[in-house]
Amino acid sequence: MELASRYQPANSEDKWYAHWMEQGYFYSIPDDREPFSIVIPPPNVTGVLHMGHILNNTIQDVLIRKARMEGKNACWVPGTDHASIATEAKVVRWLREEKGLKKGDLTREEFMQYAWQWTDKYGGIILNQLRKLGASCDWKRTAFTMDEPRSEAVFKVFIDLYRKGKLYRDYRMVNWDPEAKTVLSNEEVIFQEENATLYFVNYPVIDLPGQFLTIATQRPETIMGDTAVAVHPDDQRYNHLAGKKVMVPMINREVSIIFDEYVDPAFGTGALKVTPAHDSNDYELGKKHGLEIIDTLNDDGTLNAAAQLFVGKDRFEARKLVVEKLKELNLLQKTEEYKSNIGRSERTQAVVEPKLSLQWYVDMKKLAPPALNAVMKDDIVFIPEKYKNVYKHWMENIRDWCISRQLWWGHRIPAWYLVGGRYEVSGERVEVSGNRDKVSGNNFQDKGGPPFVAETVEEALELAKSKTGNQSLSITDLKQDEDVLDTWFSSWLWPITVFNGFRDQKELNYYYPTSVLVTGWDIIFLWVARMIMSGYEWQDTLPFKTVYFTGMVKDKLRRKMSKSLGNSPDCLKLIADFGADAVRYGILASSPAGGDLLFDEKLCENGRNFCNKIWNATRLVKGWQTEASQPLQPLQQFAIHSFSHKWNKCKTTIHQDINQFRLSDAITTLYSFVWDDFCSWYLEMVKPEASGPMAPQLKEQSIAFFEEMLSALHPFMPFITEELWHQLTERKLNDDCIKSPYPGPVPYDEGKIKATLALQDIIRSIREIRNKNGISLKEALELKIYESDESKTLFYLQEHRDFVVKFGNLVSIEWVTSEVTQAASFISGTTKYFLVLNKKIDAVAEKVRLEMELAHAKKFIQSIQVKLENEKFIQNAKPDVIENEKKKLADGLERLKNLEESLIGL
RNA sequence: GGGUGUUUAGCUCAGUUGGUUCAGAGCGCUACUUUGACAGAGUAGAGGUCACUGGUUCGAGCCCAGUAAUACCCACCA
Repeated sequence: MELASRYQPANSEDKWYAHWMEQGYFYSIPDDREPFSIVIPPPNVTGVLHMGHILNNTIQDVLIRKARMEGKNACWVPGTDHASIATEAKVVRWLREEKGLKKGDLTREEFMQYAWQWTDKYGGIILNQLRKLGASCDWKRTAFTMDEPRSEAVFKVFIDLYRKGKLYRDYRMVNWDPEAKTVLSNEEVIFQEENATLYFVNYPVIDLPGQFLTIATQRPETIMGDTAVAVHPDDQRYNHLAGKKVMVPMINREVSIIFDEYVDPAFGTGALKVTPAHDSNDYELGKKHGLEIIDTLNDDGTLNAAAQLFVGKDRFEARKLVVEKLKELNLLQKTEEYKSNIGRSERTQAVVEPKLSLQWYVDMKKLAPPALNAVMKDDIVFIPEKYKNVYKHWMENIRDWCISRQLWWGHRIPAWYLVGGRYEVSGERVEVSGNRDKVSGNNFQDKGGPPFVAETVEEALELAKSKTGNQSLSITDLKQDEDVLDTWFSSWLWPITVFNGFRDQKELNYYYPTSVLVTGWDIIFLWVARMIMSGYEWQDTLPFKTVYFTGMVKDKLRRKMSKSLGNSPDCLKLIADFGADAVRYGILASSPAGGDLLFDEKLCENGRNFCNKIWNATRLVKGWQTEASQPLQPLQQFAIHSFSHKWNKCKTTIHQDINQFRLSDAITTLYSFVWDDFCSWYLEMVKPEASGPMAPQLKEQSIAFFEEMLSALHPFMPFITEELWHQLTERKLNDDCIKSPYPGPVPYDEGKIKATLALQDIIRSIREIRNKNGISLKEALELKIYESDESKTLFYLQEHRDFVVKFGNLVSIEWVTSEVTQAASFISGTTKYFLVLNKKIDAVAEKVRLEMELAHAKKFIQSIQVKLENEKFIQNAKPDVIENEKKKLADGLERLKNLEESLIGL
């Protein structure tokens, strides 16, 4: 059947993906082969495909397909992440917009039902999109961080850590997201410089009428929570105020002036208002000086009754009102614009509020040492290496991980507390009111009592009975922790839980540690570091041998891809327009590990053009007629011979590249090899004139080359290679490119490759002369080779005169022993050639050209002579380097002589 | 404040252990080609003081020090 002249990806993609699935090529179970396993960085269950996914999943697919073709037991586990905050936010919005429901009106159980409903309906879209990209995941293993086996592991791990004393509960200053109404870990807060205003506010000094202490603050709305004003002890300006008090504006609370070295006299006025409830530094100051803590904010960022003023107003609204009020009272001295680092929630973008709260923490210092060690001594290899430093710094300064979140969507913390009343626990009397974050004065009223950590409420009850000694307790006396766990508290177990670790070891023993992790460097702390720690904590070994950090995909103006900028391409449209292979090519061709990569659709276009090129090469080869009587011509023989050396070299190169994770090098090498060496040289050499018949063995050999190239390309461009694999020749069932053996490194003769390149250089020169003189390829020319030295006759060139005649389109080649006049000349290697044209040569232009070349040659020779005359060079350089310099000199002199003769001849 | 990168052609980037004619690739650009697999193509060409300064070395795009630009990460400064 005649093939269209353009490749249509749409005709191949779904067809072959379905075929591969049907054949079960993606599925993996433990056997006696060497395993090669990868776990996917689980995308958010709510996610849709973006360029970052395309990048890291293409890389994973390349690695997994290559391993599969190499006969390893390749297993790529897909799955999704429940993304606690992000998903809950989406569900809340959906409930509000679609169902007219507010979260606050629902019970926890009702909310969870809706959330699961939503997840079932909209979740996992991304997994189908990955199929469009060609991702060869083992779909039977699809995992979800909140499914039953994964959840079970989360609870076991929580309990285990608690029992080992690596988990605790504490009151601390936390990062509070007032929009999601939950605490965040440090890693979930993004600090960015923003424009801010510094307000200079006068605090009247008590007993000194008319005198003020002026403080600078960025957050006037917290003034009502002030419980002191601080200055530096050495600050001369304020010495006289020792022992005095000031009045907090508007609410007229008397507070002390405290002296502390923490204050920077150079900033603002050198006086600082102290609000222990709403700033972590102030909190520390407060602890040190025994200050009262007045929390003036609600969980949603509105002011509460303790603020006295503007109760119920949002903090930013309140800021404006406070400023107005201060102006009214004439206490606002001035304002200044300045830049400040503002922390925002990674998920909701809300400005994070420091808040005092009781939360669960993992004691990271106990988990870090083996994980740090593993990376520093390269048990786990980071690519690129520079992230080792980043990792080291973070691990050495690691802070405890806040893992509780005030959300419903997630794993509910398996801890129970006694409900209201008085108890005696382990000999200590506790009072439980159930209002755990309530603070008053500088004492925390209660911590909700001690937790009973267990897998079930029944077990928790037993624990409670034994610790209180009260056998009459019942389940109704216990209340489960309201909070859920940080999403990363389930994803950090991913390499273990996807193989059902914590349940049985069978699969884990086979697939774990996984071979490689491919992920963005932005989650090195959030995810990578924690997975390494969990690996050592529960498996006593590393979770993966190599981490390949991809860069961040940016647009061609170096801007981050974001929804608000609208600069993120529609990935599915991209695939529809160019084909999955082209998109894969596009993203790979420009993405060395680690560095950011600028994405330009143009690259996909290149990929598509490449697909078309291969497609048309197939059309050519497929259409060849054979006839047993046709002999294999010498030129064709030469083509096969020289091409196979080049191809062997190429195979060796890409093998090394891929093993070193230099995927963009590998695909680029293949691209130019297939395009230039195969299509432009090999096919041009062997293709018969006027579509006449050829020797059958030539076609067979050409198809064999082609097949190997398709195999080599397959991991990068799976669809078109599979399609062409079947187009090229009739195949038996199960003879698919996806399972063909991957070409490996092969010995080759570099000398033969160089000899071919030398021939090609002659052709290039001939073509250049044709081009410059406007002589078309149709016009056949005479070539004369100037050879004064008989002994240096180019046997090689004689042997391959067919090649030169064909590509140079010559009528004859002749060896001469003297200059040829009235001909264009060129030098290739050290030999001079004359091309006889039926046309006058522009002698002036030719002279200029020769003189330039001559000058260049002289300079070149001189630099080598200097080198060779340098005794130290002769003493120190390696013999082969010296030898080579000598050859360069000889070649240079030869060329110089040729040039000089040409100039005389003019 | 601490740390880590980057700087090579108009653009995006390779350049691995200092030594091969090492100054490269792709895109873009220029000229020519409506050639029979492919105009989504072919052939050829032009383009760079390798950021700067100094050092090590027989020899530096590559190693060292400093400078300058730039990007990012970490950190509790109102």
